[in-house]
Amino acid sequence: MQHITYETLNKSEEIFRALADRTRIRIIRLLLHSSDACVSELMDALRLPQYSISRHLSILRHAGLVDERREGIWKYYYLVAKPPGFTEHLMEAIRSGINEKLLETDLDLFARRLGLRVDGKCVVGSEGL
Amino acid sequence: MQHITYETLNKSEEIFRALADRTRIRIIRLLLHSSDACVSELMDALRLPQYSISRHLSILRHAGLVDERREGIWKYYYLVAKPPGFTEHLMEAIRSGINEKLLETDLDLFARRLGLRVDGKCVVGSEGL
DNA sequence: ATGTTATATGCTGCATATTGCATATAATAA
DNA sequence: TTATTATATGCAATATGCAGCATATAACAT
Repeated sequence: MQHITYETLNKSEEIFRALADRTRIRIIRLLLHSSDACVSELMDALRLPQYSISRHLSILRHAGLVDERREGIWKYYYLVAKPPGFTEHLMEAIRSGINEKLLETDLDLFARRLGLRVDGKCVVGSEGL
Repeated sequence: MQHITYETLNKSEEIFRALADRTRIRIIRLLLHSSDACVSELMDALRLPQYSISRHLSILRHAGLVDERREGIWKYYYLVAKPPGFTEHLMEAIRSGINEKLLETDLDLFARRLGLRVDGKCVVGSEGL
């Protein structure tokens, strides 16, 4: 993905390509469990470097699956709310996806990391949980 | 895809990768409209060379999305029936996918090509409709 | 056996995707 | 201003995916 210099990559095709990566699926699964998450929180939950999280979020954003909101120094990413249809079915698929222990660990770490919020806001950078 | 020398490509990941290609989505959309199709029929509907159709079918088969049945010289490919869940949601997504004129043309040619069957069986090779 | 038809696959080259490192940007605070 | 923290991105190296051509396999017919 990254930069879509592809010919005429239509929307659904771009979305399928955005989903064809384990890290991005892991990110989406986390976002399905929280109203939002900032980059540091995803770093801790997935144990991946900052540039990796940022890059994958950028791809998901270009595909229209997530959006962002800046709050001071932090950026919160969240799943774009869609009317029932194409994207909703995909999210349903991911929700009912085959369970992996990797993803279970992700959710555990994510929950712990979200526990560090104060008043629902992210207040610390990556802790390397 | 092709040869899965990937690390540990789990099932859902392999499926998402299988869907990250326009030709394979086109094939699935056709199969959603017919109980089966042989390679020649897909060649005519999608106007693609035989090796391309065979390759993509092979990838879909490894992902567990389609299966095949040989009848004499022909091989019939069909969507694997799944219990409601992951794959079913994906098929729903593809069904409700954004319409493209390309896909409309596919369906027209596919219908014409299926019209050449005799007793529900494929009896001619690629006609280049 | 040979020939014909339908389908599969090995190989190469090209296009694209992902990673890792380093650096850049943006917002805040002193 | 500078410093600090959070996030983004340019670049090069590597990995992966796909198209095209040629060839192989499989089933059937003669």
